[in-house]
Amino acid sequence: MKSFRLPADDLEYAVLTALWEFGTASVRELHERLGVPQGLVYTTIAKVVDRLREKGLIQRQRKGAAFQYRPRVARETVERARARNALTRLLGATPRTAAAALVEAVEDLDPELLAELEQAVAARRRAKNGT
Amino acid sequence: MKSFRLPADDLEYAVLTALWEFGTASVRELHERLGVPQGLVYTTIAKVVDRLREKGLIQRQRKGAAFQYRPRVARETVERARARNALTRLLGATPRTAAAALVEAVEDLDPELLAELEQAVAARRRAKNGT
DNA sequence: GCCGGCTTACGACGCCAGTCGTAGACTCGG
DNA sequence: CCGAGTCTACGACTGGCGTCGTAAGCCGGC
Repeated sequence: MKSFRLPADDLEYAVLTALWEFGTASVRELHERLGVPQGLVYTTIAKVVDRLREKGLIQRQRKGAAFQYRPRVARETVERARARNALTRLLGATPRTAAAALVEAVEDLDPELLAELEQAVAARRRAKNGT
Repeated sequence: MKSFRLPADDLEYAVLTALWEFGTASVRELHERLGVPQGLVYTTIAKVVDRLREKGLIQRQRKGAAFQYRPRVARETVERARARNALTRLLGATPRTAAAALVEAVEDLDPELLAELEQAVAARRRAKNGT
């Protein structure tokens, strides 16, 4: 698996996410979707898209006047890396303590997620103990 | 609760963590603990300590030739904020999908943590369902 | 009281992401 | 084929953090 710089921050990641959803999109479309609502100028999005491309996270292809962009990496791959990364930083110093903070945060942000988390954990444990 | 800039990155956070452990420490001690092992110069740590102080995360008091630093915020407070922050970014775009990635990452990084996570989740749910 | 040495203060640089502005490149319609 | 308009390329600035180096400050010992 080729390594890739993982998207460090929000806007970049948002753009990438939008691309995963669109499958394929032009800067214009991405701007409509993300820039406009946030009051960001067209070129701002263009720049981000550009950097994303520099990082090899997306590719493009000319389509008439503009380019059509599409992801080069699977969403799962990046998400996994992001989760791992975030977690590493979180747990780095205080594994135990952090677990509590984590769960607390989960509940706080999205109570429903707690159930899913529980299920995911259970499933994982089952698979592990399994056969 | 007073708001405070939360420590964005690793070194700063490491220093803060060390302070939580030491309770009180001089730049020298922090450097011995964190700088030396990582090959960081004394002033690097000093600078970080300084910025931490600018942010109001730690306070100091003269003690002989040097200053003695100590945290101004509870570890739990900061950890909670960090977890929340990390989680927000993670979940922002893809709540569901991210949960899976999260659990996966947990298991991957520290299998034992999975059990704790499960317990924490269970405890949380119990508390919620009440009595 | 004075000096040496340890501390701190602070400025500087690299790097990355966010955010724009501008100028040059290219496409498409007439 | 040419002009208008869109798109991209790129440079610039800001702010935060990591990382040093240097200069200035202060304390304690002699």
